[in-house]
Amino acid sequence: MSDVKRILVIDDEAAIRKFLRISLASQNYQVIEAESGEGGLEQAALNGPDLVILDIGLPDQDGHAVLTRLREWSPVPVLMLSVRAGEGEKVRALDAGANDYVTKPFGVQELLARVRALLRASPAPNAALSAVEVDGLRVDLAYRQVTLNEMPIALTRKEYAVLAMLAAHAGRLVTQQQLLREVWGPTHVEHTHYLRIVVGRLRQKLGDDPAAPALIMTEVGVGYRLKAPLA
Amino acid sequence: MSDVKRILVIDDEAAIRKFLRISLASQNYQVIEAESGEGGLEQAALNGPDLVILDIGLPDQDGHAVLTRLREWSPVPVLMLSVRAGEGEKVRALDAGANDYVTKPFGVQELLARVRALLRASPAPNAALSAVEVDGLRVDLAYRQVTLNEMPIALTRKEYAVLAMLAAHAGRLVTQQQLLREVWGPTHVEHTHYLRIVVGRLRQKLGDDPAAPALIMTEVGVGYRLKAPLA
DNA sequence: AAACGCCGTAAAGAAGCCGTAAAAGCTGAC
DNA sequence: GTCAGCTTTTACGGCTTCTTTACGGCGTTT
Repeated sequence: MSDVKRILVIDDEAAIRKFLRISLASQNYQVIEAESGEGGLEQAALNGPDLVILDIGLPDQDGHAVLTRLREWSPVPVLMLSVRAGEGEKVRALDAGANDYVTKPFGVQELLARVRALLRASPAPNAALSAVEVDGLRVDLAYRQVTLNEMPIALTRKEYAVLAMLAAHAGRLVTQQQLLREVWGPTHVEHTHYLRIVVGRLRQKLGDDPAAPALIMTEVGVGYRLKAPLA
Repeated sequence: MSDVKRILVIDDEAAIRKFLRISLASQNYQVIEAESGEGGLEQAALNGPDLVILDIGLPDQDGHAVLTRLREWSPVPVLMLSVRAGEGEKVRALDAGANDYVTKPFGVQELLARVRALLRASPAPNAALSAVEVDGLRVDLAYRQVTLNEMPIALTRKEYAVLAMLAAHAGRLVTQQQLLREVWGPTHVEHTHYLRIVVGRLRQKLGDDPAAPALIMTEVGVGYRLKAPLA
């Protein structure tokens, strides 16, 4: 779940690509490039970018065609780029599914601001599973709230972090290293005692019998596993 | 759930309003009008439009101020309108939360196309609540007013900003970082003391017992959470 | 059987965090 | 320019959480 945004630039002119690459990279975006419509569609499919900047004039096919084909399967925001300023042109592009339209020459600052606006408007594409429910236990990742039979359970930071990680991979095994790296940081990967203490308290708070755990199962020498939800 | 989109036009010039009204109505949009910033915010709160067209130059207050206040509680797409074409101006507006920016004079067709693009991009428009009510506490985001059992409560700017953010995410946990970044700016993310002081005063003014808070719950080391409304 | 590795529990000390109060600094209104 | 109100700074007591340390049980290995 990285929060660095990926932007796909589709343009045949190397100068423009370089210009955009430098401008965007300076804002900590990860830039993917393509110099043809076909290549652009391929990159879009492969990389799943958060935003596409698409030039109208392309050697192999018209930018409109690329946009149309992209829109057949992807809702990713698209910013169109063009030298032509004709109004009909803009209308065509916007109605074909573009989210914004900028005519060259344009100011860098404005372009970057429009990029920010488009990224802001598009919600997280990865609508991760926001709540997990097993038996009476409910882990609500969006609300950061844990309830047991509708009763809220108070958890400390580490307790919640561990439980949330187990819940995010409910049913699957999570290794001690994964848990320690995620919750305590990469420098504490060997302190497996911490884990035992936190898991102990979790089981206590969740009413889980350590001798025969029904919720948090321990895989000796490897890690822990939260009971799988009923699918 | 009617599928005719409501568009709110905020502009003081009657000529422009008429022009927009006719243009938009011809496309089967329902047009709501306001000629001042205050009136616009009120209409936005009352009608929950699907799109807002906002002129920068308004008699009572700057368009930026209106946008900022609107963005405190509503994610509705906003198209800014202006005679000024300065790039800095556009950047400011877009970064303040505008989704598009068109400079007068503009072509109708292009404007309509941009309207279509904005409406298309936002599938779930009315996720905005202009007011939140929990127990006796009522936070009116649109009017910037807080009442406790019908009695108005006087809050300072920071106090209101913090409470508004909690109310906008009522029931969900808001981290200290989110609050600090939003209210004090990105440079003060570490000054968690500020938060404690403001929250302390809020609880005092709202009659919330800090030892056993019923309204503003603290999640130690993480953030705060306003009690969830009864759904 | 003894030794070892791993797990779980308990308790105490350390560290960090929360809430309050009050003083100092700043800002906008008049 | 003054003043009031708001914000930031500073200081401190109390509490929660985390870390450390110690110990006993269970299963496997030697």
